[in-house]
Amino acid sequence: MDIEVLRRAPLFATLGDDVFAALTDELTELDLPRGSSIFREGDQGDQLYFIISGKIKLGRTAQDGRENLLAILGPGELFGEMALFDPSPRTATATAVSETRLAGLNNENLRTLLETRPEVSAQLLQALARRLRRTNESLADLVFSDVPGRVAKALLDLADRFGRPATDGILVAHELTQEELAQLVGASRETVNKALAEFVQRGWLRLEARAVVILDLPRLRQRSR
Amino acid sequence: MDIEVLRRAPLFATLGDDVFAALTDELTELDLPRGSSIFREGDQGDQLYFIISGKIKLGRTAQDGRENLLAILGPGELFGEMALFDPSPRTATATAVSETRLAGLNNENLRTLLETRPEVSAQLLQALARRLRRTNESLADLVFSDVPGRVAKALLDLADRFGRPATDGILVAHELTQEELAQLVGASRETVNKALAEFVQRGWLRLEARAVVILDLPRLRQRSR
DNA sequence: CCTGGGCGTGTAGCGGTCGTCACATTCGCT
DNA sequence: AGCGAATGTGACGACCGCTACACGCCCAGG
Repeated sequence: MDIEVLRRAPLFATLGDDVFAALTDELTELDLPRGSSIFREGDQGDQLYFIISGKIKLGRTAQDGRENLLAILGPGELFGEMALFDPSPRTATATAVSETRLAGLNNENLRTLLETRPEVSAQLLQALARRLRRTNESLADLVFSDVPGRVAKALLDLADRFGRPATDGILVAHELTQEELAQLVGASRETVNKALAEFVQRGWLRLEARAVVILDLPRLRQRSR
Repeated sequence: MDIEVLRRAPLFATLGDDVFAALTDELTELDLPRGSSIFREGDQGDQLYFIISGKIKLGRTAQDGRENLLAILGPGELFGEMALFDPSPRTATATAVSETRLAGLNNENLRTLLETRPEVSAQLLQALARRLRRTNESLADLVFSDVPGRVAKALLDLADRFGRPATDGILVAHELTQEELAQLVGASRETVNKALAEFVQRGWLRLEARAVVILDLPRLRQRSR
């Protein structure tokens, strides 16, 4: 298992090498192809997951079948923790957006870690607080911004987390279909497509297969406010 | 200070009487009239607050001055904790919706409590997880429900938490103006007013000053789905 | 006491944004 | 080469924000 990513994850960074080594023995490795899901809404869950490589999406399904995405998570991030602290069924479905490698930690092992290592709870509290902040941010965006604004914001966020410099801009290999991007910003696929087309037409973006290249970062930032 | 509410709060329920007594010495009491704010967006904060009595609203202001509310919190609930775990300025403004009594706990005292009492971190993690769940729920509502649906949901939620049985229904003394209710559901005051008027006209509600009486709970539930 | 002004509430019309439907086109994989 | 999925684009209509205004209530101050 490639433990480098985990070693650097904030949750474990403070642990001594011995404790960390013991912990990695408790982790379950998991490999997933694109599209397969780790857990679904309503499942009983007792595992928390770390992303070693790849990306996963957390989504919810309304009773009429429409979906919306809560977050896209990448390497070093964790998910599935809520079912542990607040025992009730999972409220979201986790699905691999690309080929993904995960490490799972079960409730029991986490509890003993938390009891012996107060700094780990502090890190978990911080991780949850950060997620709550992000979610509150999305909430405000839904109320205040129009669809193009939210698309711009989403692209900038994805660029921050997954972007790599390219010859003529920032390559954001988000690996999402426009349908998924639409679910992420809470809009229809068609409206998102039109927003993207407008950005391209203005020379702010170039579209590639499941990726975009940001050509004019400042203008895109401007549009996202 | 009326410590009964605090004693029963999940965060402290597991503590021994001696530890709890020592803790209450560290708490700062705070009384606020309607409309005054405890902290504002951008402030540096190192306090966490418990509501002893009254209600507070957590809100954000967009750069153009428009506001939206993240939550209405009542007795026994806590807020302001995010700035402690994830050190950065406050991202919301906390304002008293009615006359309110608070107990404040500062960062330092909380840290020592967390280190000596692992079960307190567990409770805090649970509280945060619950809040995150609620926020995710609101996010989905914004995407999937129309304004009347969100108003119905908000009223039902307020009824759950603050409702008291009355002769002809459930009295929900939410103490919010329609403007505040609108900010809570992410809509304009006018649209919320029309939604309320429609509910009244159908015989599901009766309006009172800063309160509603729910007359037909099942129908309102139906409308909120 | 009664009067004016501010605040909260009720309601209507206008226009813009965006969801839905419908269809063409292109991409990517077998 | 061919088929399904993903993307591009237009038309239409609904929802809802915005503007505008009227009304009732409470309280301060003449």
